[in-house]
Amino acid sequence: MKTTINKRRWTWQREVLLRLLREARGHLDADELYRKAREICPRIGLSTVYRNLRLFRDLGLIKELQLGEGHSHYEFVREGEHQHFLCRRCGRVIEFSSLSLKGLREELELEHGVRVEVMELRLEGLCRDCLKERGDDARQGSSGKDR
Amino acid sequence: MKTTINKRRWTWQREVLLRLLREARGHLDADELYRKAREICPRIGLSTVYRNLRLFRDLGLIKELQLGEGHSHYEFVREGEHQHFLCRRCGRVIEFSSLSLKGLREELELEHGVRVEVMELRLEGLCRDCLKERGDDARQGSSGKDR
DNA sequence: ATGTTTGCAAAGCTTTTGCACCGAT
DNA sequence: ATCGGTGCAAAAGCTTTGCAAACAT
Repeated sequence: MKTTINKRRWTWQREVLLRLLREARGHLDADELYRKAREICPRIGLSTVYRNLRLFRDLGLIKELQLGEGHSHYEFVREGEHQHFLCRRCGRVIEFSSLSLKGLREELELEHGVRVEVMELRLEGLCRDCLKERGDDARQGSSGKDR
Repeated sequence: MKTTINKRRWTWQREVLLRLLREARGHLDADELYRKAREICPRIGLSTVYRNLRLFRDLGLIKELQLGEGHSHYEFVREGEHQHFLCRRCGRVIEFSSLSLKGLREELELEHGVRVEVMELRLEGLCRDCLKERGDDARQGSSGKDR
């Protein structure tokens, strides 16, 4: 099924990286993964992390997310597909899944004749807590967190 | 309404950049915008482009897109909100809008108590033409365009 | 034995920042 | 005359690449 799984060696660096990704409760960025991996094999290189993140992504084992911090985050792909909501104020990421999204996919495939393989919904706004905390003076403008 | 619009000077660099963004048929990246801008004012600096892209984004005049090329694309915000489908094979970007998405927004706000301010749906897959061209041997794997 | 994968260091890219000068108000 | 904006160059991230050594097969 996978076109390029042949001639691939299963090193224990890959073992470690994939395990860390699988065991992470949410998503990791390359550097977080690198630091975690170094606790297990201190001599691992950052390039190995990046090379394997790319490999895992191409194999469909992980998903690459743009959470708007200027670098990628990665997440192990599990059965239940879910999406991400990023709070602009506190930076919290809320994961959620939606049924409407599945319908949307079919709608698109029918209407535009395409095949959808990756579907990522990126949402930004204010989470429940920040909404409450801000109260009625809630304005967005450019005054929020700097980024 | 906008919190930081005061003390803001309207330079003709901003005039040019915003006009180019408005007149672009689709989305531009920083470098494309920079090159276009230099045709008009050759002494403009790349940092001016970036600074103003950020400004325009914070003002809500443009939207920043992650199309998965390792850098951002920017798009003038018009009334009809639309989303992007990226073909993995030919790199074409198809814009579409969907009604289901509006419903999804309300669903989320009710269900999770958040306020959604930005909503970006990133889709990848195969476009109609590439589907046809590939025919039945269509397999994804990691053999596609290199990136 | 073979050829893929690794670690290291260096390079590559996109984006940001410091600073003196410029220019809009 | 202010003081925000610009251009330049340099820096800062994140990510990729070249290469010789290491290792899985």
